[in-house]
Amino acid sequence: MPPATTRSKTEPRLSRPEQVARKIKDAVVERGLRPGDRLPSEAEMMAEFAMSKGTIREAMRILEAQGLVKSRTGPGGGVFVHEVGTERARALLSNYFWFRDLTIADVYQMRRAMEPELAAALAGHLEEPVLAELEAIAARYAAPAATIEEERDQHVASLDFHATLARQSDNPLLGFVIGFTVSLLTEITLQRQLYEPPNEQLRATGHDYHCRLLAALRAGDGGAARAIMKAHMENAWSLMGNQEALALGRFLPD
Amino acid sequence: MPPATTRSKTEPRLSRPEQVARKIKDAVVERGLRPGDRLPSEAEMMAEFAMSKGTIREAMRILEAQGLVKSRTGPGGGVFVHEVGTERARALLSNYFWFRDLTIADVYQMRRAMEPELAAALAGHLEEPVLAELEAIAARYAAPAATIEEERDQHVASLDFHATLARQSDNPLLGFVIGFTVSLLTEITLQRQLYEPPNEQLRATGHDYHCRLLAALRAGDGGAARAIMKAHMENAWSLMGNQEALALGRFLPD
DNA sequence: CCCAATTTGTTCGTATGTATC
DNA sequence: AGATACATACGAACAAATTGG
Repeated sequence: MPPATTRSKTEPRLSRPEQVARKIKDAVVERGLRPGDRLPSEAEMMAEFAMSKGTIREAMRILEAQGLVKSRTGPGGGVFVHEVGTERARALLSNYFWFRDLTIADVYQMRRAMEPELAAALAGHLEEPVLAELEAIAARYAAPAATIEEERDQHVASLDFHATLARQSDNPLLGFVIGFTVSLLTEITLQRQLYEPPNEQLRATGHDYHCRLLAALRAGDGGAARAIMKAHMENAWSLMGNQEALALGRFLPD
Repeated sequence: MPPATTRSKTEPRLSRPEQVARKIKDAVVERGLRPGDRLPSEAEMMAEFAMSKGTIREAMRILEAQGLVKSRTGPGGGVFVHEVGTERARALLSNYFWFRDLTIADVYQMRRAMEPELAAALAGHLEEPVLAELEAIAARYAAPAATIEEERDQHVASLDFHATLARQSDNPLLGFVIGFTVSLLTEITLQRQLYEPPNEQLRATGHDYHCRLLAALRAGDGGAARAIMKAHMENAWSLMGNQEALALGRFLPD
């Protein structure tokens, strides 16, 4: 590790809590600590780093905000190494895209590339309970919606179909990225109310693709699953593109 | 916002700094604050939330750790809304994969799907300076390496070629994910020393693919760029898979 | 059920550092 | 150089949560 004096001028020197957080993190890595392992108590860290309680606590907050540790009160309590959860990782990453307004096209460019790969990999590898769960989800948008609220729920359910598929991936990277992409799309859809006006064609073709995909997954036909998912993505992309254009039109009437 | 009493038992109630951080974040969203906008001073927040300085400071650390704010001392100082940087987002997300040991196969399953898509999208859209930069990078592994150190540097450079391509994407999502995937691969390669033993075939074919890709990108031939990148990924995958097997063999000799 | 011990959580007062005018 | 306004840090005390007797 380079000495602290070699810092460049562009990175402002770290505050003391940041220094402590960094050192704790390095120590965890170096000593190979695993989730559940206990870190030194506040009192011990105050002595170890010769810093006040407040400073140590701020350092722990930094690590906790990143999902790396979790603290408990009481005897046997303390600060413990923690595995970053999927939900937390999603939330942290979605902050990155907050000021980088993504378009539907951006999201679908990703989906078009990734989801067919996932479908192919999953074919023949899903247990019956999962297949049943997917069928239950698909059943929720088997028929046209009667109200706007139902329309929105159907839209979310059809995205949940893909999120459920993503959770089945034994590739953590692929699973996370697809799950994140789907959650991004869900946020965008709900925030801009892209389920309005109702798009019967989007629902009908989506449901049909999902059913055919399930059949291919159950049959273990990876090639077919990939092809169906690919066609599904292309189709959804063009239909969702229309929805986005309509939504934009709501604010740019002419 | 639901009242605090409606929290479930599974999510332990939030600590006060977490509550404050949450409320500040909500306020930023609701009031449409942009990067550079100033948040209330510590003193004002102490009054606003009726909490002590330490608690407010811990809340600011939480937001700062997520890259959402940045604080400056002195007159005119304070806490300011901040755009989450690419570097920080990468670091936060890589924590997620820390205890989920990824394999080379996992990473390449992603790359096989995404990089051809990026190549196709970039064809004909790169400025001359960028193309020149890419050529300069490729020149660094045009010839076999003489030492192990040079071997490692060439390996990193050939990955930097892809990172540089990713930065050119006008799709922030695709660009980030590919950049992140490449940085993951760089970490794995360096940590497990997968550049050892030297693999001349990997270097030679990689350089050849990069050169042919550059030609297609310059010519604006998206289809060719996609095909070349796809073949490149398949080829690199099988060769890197061998490297991984060899590395595993170092620890499992028989 | 209460009590005591242990550990994090929170407060207040004060002092120091830093950047602007 | 000095005054001002802000974050940064320290120390002592007290509060709350959890565990075990």
